[in-house]
Amino acid sequence: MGESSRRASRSLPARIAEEVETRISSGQWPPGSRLPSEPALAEEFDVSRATVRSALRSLAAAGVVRTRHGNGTFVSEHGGAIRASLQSLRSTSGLIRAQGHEFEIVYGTRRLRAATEAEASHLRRSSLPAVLEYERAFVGGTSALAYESGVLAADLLPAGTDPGALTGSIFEFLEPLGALPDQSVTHVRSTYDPGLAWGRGAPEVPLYLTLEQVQFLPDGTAVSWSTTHFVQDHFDFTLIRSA
Amino acid sequence: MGESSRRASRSLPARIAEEVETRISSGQWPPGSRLPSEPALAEEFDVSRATVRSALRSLAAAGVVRTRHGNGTFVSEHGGAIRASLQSLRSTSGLIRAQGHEFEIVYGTRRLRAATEAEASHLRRSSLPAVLEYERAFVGGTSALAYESGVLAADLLPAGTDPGALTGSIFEFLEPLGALPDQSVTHVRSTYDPGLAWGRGAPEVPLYLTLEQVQFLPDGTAVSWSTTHFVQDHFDFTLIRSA
DNA sequence: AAGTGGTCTAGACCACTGA
DNA sequence: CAGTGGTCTAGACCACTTT
Repeated sequence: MGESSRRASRSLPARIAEEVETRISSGQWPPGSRLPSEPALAEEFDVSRATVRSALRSLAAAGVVRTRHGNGTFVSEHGGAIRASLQSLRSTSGLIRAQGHEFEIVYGTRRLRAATEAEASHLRRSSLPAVLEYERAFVGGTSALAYESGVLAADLLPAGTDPGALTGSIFEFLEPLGALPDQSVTHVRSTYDPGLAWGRGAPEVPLYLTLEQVQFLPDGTAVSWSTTHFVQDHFDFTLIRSA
Repeated sequence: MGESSRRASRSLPARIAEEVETRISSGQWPPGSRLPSEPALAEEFDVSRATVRSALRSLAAAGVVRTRHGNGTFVSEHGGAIRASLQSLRSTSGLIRAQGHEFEIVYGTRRLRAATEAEASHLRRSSLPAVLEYERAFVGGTSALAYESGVLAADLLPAGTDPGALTGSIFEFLEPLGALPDQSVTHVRSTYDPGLAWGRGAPEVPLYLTLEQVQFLPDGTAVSWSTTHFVQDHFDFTLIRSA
């Protein structure tokens, strides 16, 4: 039961999923083992079975557990490589960090300029006066990890924004503006281009996994259009599919 | 088994999602428009609101619709490119067909042989006597679309299976054996290899998007380990992310 | 204030698995 | 057979957006 009003910023299923995941990664519930039944979990966490099922559903979609009808819910044998799943793609910085890389962001171009028609179209604007164009490299140690170029819709930025204020992650740049994307559409392809690298640490083989991404605000406005080239062999991107 | 109605095998939410999608693609509910409210849909389809929400949740995950708290549910502006989403990845044949290609499957190698240690490991077997190894190309018109090589765990095949019986899609090969996978783990990378193509229609530029995939049965058994190289520029793979 | 989607509950019944 | 997950309902209340 709800008891009194406890401020719960995150949802009940999310918190239960986290607790289950903690027990799994702590080794309390090792890979291959069977979880307590749904009614048992519901009783332990003092929630309804529907809430437990919602938590387990998200864990199954993430590949952490596996349910078998009439049999039980089991910890996946391959929970390790799941962290950097493409499905959980948010920011480029987050994606690279999830792969276990230490890195530094080096910016090239940063400037406000008029938008092209292609940019207005990708950003779903009938008319768009300006964009903030940027170019940056993610460098880990002495070798480049990824190159990214993109544009931010300038109509979402306060008038007189200094492009030079874009120094770290774009996430951190947008957050104080209340312009955090919550949805994205990504196209995946491969790229082989010796002319793409710049700055220090260019890869020996110019082979990349390329993600082209448009990000959207909760109200459906497009925020950014970016293309990120991930240097091959530095990343292992995973996709999980459950029927 | 066989009772009165074995017909309604698909779930209520799945059928409602399909009906909603039909109305969207028919133009009855055009991109950007607002759907009827959840209570209204629940009444029309004569189901509970929870069932409607389940249907809308799957459509939102697929990028077909977009929900806005306190405002409504809207048809996405980018519903077109969603069909061949990587999230709905099932069979290679299905994935290529979803991209709108006509193709023919040309088999190279097909044989039963002892499994290597790496294969047993990828197929999660402590011991595995044999695998069915295959190699095939997907050819559309005069140009190759994709190359795939892989192994099927032979312990799932009837004794004395003829490897030559593998002619079309692997899906169709496995289905009568009751060995249809319902989960997969996929690794995504890019490949540049002039020596990879074979047969007719080899691409001019040997650049591929590569999906390495392990597929699992509902009971958790691994069925196959395969690597598919999709010729760049013939495919547009999409990923949708919703917070 | 009214209407929307978001969350959660309690319970019913079905379908499958394994002993 | 008992126990498991799978499906669905009816309803309550919350949080958000628009009028």
